[in-house]
Amino acid sequence: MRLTTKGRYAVTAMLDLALQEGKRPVTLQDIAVNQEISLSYLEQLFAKLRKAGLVRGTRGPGGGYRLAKKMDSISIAEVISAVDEKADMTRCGGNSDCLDGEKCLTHELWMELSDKIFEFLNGISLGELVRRPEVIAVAERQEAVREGLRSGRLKTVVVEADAVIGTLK
Amino acid sequence: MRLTTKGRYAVTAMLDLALQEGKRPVTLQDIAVNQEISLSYLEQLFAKLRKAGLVRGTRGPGGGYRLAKKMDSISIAEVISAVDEKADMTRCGGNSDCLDGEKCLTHELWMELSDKIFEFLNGISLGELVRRPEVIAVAERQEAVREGLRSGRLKTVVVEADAVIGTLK
DNA sequence: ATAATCCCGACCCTTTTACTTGGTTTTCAC
DNA sequence: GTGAAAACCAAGTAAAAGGGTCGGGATTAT
Repeated sequence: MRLTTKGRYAVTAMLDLALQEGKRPVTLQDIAVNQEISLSYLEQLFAKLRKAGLVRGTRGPGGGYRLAKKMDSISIAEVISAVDEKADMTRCGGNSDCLDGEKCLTHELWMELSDKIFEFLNGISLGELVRRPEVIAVAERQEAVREGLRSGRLKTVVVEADAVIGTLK
Repeated sequence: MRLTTKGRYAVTAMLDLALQEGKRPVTLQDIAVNQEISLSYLEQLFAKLRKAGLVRGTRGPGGGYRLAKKMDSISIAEVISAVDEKADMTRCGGNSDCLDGEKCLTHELWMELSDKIFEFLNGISLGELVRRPEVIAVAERQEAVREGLRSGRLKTVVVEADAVIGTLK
């Protein structure tokens, strides 16, 4: 289980999805703005999440992404390993031939730690996070921003800013 | 607490030192061969370990490195944070302004995880590792190789091989 | 004096991250 | 059936980090 910002981005985005469950599908554009992640990077992450069977996308206007499973049966560990192709970690890659086909000195230590991390992340579901007070608080702040965007004014500003940036290049 | 192979290399090397406590100082060359880590890379790691007050080096022939503290009072967490300049982790860098000066959605989750990892690694000392049966077993295998090297024959081969490699470049 | 050893700084190659660009479908709304 | 909103897709890319190499000192036991 590798721990990178990539995995964190994925978990944040998935949590965003979980928070909007029941409403209309969430667009990546929406997530990009709210969580401050680049749109195309999100697309790449979601391609992996889709292949892992964690989300379902629907195209066309009014489309977006939805969770493909119940949020209570999606663990954080699942999300992270969906996007983090856990490339060997260069030595001690899970198995046991880290030094000349033998175990290295600290092999057991890292395996133990790795297990602990997995246990922790596997024991927490998106559903559980959605019900946490501090998550709810942050979500409410963001919802306000989202409303603002939908009501038009801010979105216009963003679009205009994009246009200006375009002319500068 | 970042987890990389760098930290693992450092822990392995420190454990090697701990296993040789009481004998003469351990040379980096020795560790490089036994743990299969490049010598110059080890030098860089040990520069940091020395600055952190974890090891003491003595120069000249017969020199090498020794632990600067009792092995029971050196935790794995200490070793890792000595070599891993924990550069901000790009967002959620320990503090709390990961999104526009506010906490991001998953802030608490990562902090919690980070704490758990630290607790685990801080609760294990080099001394404790040295007394673990599986570590002792691996150490004995390596000690045999070391003896072989000191007895001359293998070392000669290594030195000759190095020379040959040198001419090839 | 010589050789073993630590010490130090600069450079370098590869991989990954995070992102950009520039498309192509699919599907809804008119 | 046209237009636009969205998912999808492939390629390239700049910057950072990981994991080294290289070449030289400075110290000190023998």
